[in-house]
Amino acid sequence: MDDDRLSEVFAALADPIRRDMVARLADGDAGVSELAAPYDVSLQAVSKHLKVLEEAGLVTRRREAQRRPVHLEAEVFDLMTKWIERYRQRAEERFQRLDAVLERMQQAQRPTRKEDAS
Amino acid sequence: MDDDRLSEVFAALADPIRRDMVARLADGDAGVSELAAPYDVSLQAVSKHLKVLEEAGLVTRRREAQRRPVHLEAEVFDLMTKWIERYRQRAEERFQRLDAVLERMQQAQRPTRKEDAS
DNA sequence: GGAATGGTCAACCACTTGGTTGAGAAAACT
DNA sequence: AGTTTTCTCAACCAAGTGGTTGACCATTCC
Repeated sequence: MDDDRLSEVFAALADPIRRDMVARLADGDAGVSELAAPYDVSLQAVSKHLKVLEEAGLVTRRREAQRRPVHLEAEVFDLMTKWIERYRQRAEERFQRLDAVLERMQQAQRPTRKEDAS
Repeated sequence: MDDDRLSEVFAALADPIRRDMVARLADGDAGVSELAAPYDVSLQAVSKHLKVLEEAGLVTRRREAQRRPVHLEAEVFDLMTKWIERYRQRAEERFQRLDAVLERMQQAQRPTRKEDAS
């Protein structure tokens, strides 16, 4: 499947700085030094982070005079959401089946008890 | 915020083996060697992977005779989903506002377009 | 053309990661 | 008490990650 891509995306978002950059890019495109400003690291480090995000498909970069504005690509988020939702739902279904079983067990037990202490 | 936790969770899911284990655990709890079976790595390696998942809060382990069944904790998924949805939505809203602006620009331009030729 | 602005490339370094093997702990089964 | 089953801990290793500094490229401004 798109297993590699998914690995790259998760890995990219595992870093707090990269996650924060994504968060800020959700409000609009930004240049590299603009993005770098809040963090206490070199511009080169930020450039590397952006490369990681780009290779994961989370952002794209264009040229605009000397600047290289960074743009967030929201579609990749869907890949994650799909993966997550798939397994969350399965886990929850299972949980609810278990819940139902427990409830049935309780109901089966209730008659044998005189007074339920709830 | 729960920034560290989020970093751990994303990092945990950045590995294909760990992601596959989570996928399988969505269908029900499993022991370590049972989980290890499909992969071409040592049992110890799998044990390490499970430690990573556990520290990220994605799974819990209990004792059951010699076995240590692993259980998927679905709640942590919500943390990710929330983060993702937050920024995806913001990015999409922005996209739609931009779309609206472009449309307005086009409409504003149409009447003046009599002798354009520039 | 030369300087200023904005960013990347390359080499290096400390630390982490995912894997290995070997030893050993914990519970159940004779 | 000894063996088997199931799993973890410890030490080690190669490769990867996030950071640094220094050199350099591309574009605009004077």
